[in-house]
Amino acid sequence: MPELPDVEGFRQTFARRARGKRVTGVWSDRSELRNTNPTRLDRELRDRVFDEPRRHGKWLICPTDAPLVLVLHFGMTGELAWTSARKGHRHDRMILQFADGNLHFRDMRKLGGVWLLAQERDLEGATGPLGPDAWRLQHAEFLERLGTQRRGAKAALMDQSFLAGLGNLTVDATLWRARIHPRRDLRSLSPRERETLFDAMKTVLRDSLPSRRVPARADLLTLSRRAGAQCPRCSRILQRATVAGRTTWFCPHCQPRS
DNA sequence: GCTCATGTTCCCCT
DNA sequence: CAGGGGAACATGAG
Repeated sequence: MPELPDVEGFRQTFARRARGKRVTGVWSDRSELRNTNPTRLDRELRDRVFDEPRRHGKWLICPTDAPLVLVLHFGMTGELAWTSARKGHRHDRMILQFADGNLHFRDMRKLGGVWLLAQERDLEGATGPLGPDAWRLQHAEFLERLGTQRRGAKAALMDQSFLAGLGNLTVDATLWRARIHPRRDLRSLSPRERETLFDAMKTVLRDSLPSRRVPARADLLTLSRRAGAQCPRCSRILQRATVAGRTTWFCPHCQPRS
């Protein structure tokens, strides 16, 4: 699930359920604790009050009333759930306990992670280098960053240090909307195609954000990732390929290689 | 049984 | 050095 729109949903959940509240305890197993352990996580977070959480790309950053910052990444199957029962779900990796309920960090495949930072300045050490957030990115900066790229369109858009937040589904939907082949070298894009690419990315994100998930129900292409699926625009059979290491669906007619 | 899955990282090759 | 391919991580769904 988690790409930018999903994590934005998790941010809203965290803000609604945890912001301004005091932690009464923390349960965790150690499977996804990257720089701490269950004992320390509970000791350090207990009695802290969460501040306003923020999102950068697929990262959720949760400051507290101390310099301490909780950082969450959801991998491919992570999610947040609010319950009144303290009893854990089988995929719970961490439970933040409050007086009025519990916020569960779940992650079936354990590809996500939990970091506890002593202070904000340690953030990049956890996230690694991140480009600007894809949703907040301004048009001018997008064009500026594109200008320096000399690699395939999909590889660049998937690179979190180039733009933060886009994932496999979002990138396929974006390139389909923009009618750009996933292997097109970015250097070959015309000024008009660059404009179209920016608009397509914003449209895909805007359509997905209200439903807080990818794929958005309104998004036709992301619903068609299976053999024999047709292009929603021209009805030709979509093609499957591996691009930048990921399964990629595109329309060979609408998205020509050159 | 087999293949594939929304992410990231690391190693190897060009 | 930059970029791409492939494997690995762990677990479930079809």
